[in-house]
Formats: sequence, C-alpha cells, structure tokens
Amino acid sequence: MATSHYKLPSDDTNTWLMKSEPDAYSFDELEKTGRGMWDGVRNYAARNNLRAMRRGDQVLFYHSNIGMEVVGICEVITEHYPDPTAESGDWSVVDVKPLLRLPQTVTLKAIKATPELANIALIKQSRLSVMPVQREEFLKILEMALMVNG
DNA sequence: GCCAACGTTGGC
DNA sequence: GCCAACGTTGGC
Repeated sequence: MATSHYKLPSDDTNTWLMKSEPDAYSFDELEKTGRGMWDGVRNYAARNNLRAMRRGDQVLFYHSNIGMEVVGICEVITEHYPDPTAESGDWSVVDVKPLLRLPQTVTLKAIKATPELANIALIKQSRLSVMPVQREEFLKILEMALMVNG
C-alpha cells in the first residue's frame, strides 16, 4: 500500500505546515518532479520558520483557497539558502521532496471541528504560510487522514 | 465579491 | 516611535 514506506517523523525532528495555492503550486506538481524548491516566501515570520527547518523535518502540505485541505506530507531535504527568485531583500528557501499523499485529505473544516487541533497555528494565525506544527497536532492530522470512512 | 486579520509603509 | 493608510492573504 502507499503508506508502506512512510516513516513517522523521528523524535529529534520538528514538524511544520506550509501553504500553497494549488493553481500556483500543488502537491501533484511536487510528486511529478520528485523535488521542489519552496520559493516566493515574502513574510518575515514565514521566512524565519523556513530558516529553522532542518533536513529530515516533515511538513504538512496544505492547499489554500482551492481545496482548503492538507493533501500530503513532504520532507525537508536541504537547509535554507537564498531565494533565487527574490529581486531584492533577504529571503530564503528550502528544498522538499514528497513523502506521502494522504489517503484521505484533511479539510480545514475537519481541523476546526477537532478539539485537539483548536490551537493549531493554521487557525490561530490564519495568514501565516509557513508555520510550526506540534508533533501531537501532526500525528492527529495523520490519524485523520488514515481513518477509514472519514 | 466581501471583509477580517494582519503585515508594511510612510508622515509626523 | 506612533499610527493611519494601504496592501495582501485567505476564508466565507
């Protein structure tokens, strides 16, 4: 099955959530290329979160605007480096690779309806595009994605 | 299409 | 350094 090679994030790594509008960059696209550069972040808080990422950290891939759901998990495969798409300013990217397409997506609606996720940054800081996620929150979302029949 | 939340800019 | 004006994000 698709999840057979997926490994839960190890205890010495951090977990994150990153947003993308799927018509700009989708999980499909990341899966197609096998590797992606997370560019275009132009917000200091989000940039600082990129800079705090380490190789092996796992990231929930969220589709904003269209879908409004977590669709997959990817892994950070480089430390941060300067954003080559930035014409000015001090901006950063990391590279990621797809790890797992969720068997069942986890919608914003479902997240909002889950008491254990009441404090997730996705809800508390709705405009932030790169944010830390607590391990328990990450595992809860994964559990929801694996549940049979919703 | 609207608007709340929130980040940025610039005048003072 | 304050804050009003403005721009952007992203859910509804």
